[in-house]
Amino acid sequence: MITFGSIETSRGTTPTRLRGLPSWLLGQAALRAQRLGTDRFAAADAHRSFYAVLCALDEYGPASQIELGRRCGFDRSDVVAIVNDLVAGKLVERRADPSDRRRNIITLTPAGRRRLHKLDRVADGIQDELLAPLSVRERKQLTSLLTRIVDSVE
Amino acid sequence: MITFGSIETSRGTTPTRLRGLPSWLLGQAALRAQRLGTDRFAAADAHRSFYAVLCALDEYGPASQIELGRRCGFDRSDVVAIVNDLVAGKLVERRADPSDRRRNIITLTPAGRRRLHKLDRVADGIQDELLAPLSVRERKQLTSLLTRIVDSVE
DNA sequence: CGAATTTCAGTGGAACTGAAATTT
DNA sequence: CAAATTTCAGTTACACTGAAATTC
Repeated sequence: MITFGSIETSRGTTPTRLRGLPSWLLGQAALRAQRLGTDRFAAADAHRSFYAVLCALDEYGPASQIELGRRCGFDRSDVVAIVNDLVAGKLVERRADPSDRRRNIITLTPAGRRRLHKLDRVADGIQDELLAPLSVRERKQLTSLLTRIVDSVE
Repeated sequence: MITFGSIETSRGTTPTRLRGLPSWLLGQAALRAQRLGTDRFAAADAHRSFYAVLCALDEYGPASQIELGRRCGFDRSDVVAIVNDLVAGKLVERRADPSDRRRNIITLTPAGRRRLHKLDRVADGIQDELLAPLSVRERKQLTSLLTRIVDSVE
């Protein structure tokens, strides 16, 4: 329990009402995860969004941009920029779908697949640091609880 | 309707590698919490940041802006704008600290305290909807796990 | 025709930076 | 003098919107 009222430290004492709010805790934890991810992927000359799109292509094969957006949770218009970057790095190819020329077909290149395998390790490192205070069992619990929240929306 | 490749469902199937990443799950769950919070507080003519600052003032009494920022996790420069809004709504008062005129002292008004009590209920409603898929016991587990992650950073 | 896809230009909220002004 | 606080102006990453162009 917490003793307040007696000694007022001028340090950052977060209000207990905020600290008890899962919505607030989620925001704080996600902020930490985001900063970690941004830094680690940048150090690997990549980006969090690159990893998401490369994963989608690797797991489900060539896809249109709008499909990539649905799978990764990105807006259609942000996918344009992400794919532009991936094409510039020769990690994917963008070509018109011959059977429906409204669409582009985005394909993982061999270099893209190799890059993805390196980024898998970067992603693992991020989880390790993020979840350092938790046991393996607790990490699984957290993953399960978060999955249920995320799935409840769709 | 598309018949693409072989077994391809055109549905938004999130890559399993992403779905297994706590960092990704945290981002998705926090996004949902943020949208819920923004909407609910807006419907109460308020803002998430208002609630945080009012909580800090209620729990720890009058404080300088930089203290409010430390306690709520806001940048010093964002606190300026938040306090501007709260002053305009007569929920707090801003006056110079007579003992150190570099500082402002921000004080909760009676109207601010009444408003805070209404916002407490808004915050509770947000948690109820966010955590709807979880049992009471699971909500406590989640809160505990997130707290340990958040505390591990400071 | 309406609907789907890509693309661009731009908006809005949030975290953050740099620097000036004031005061200790 | 250096350091702390407030304030403003601006930046960046990110989710998102609106509309044009193309194609089905």
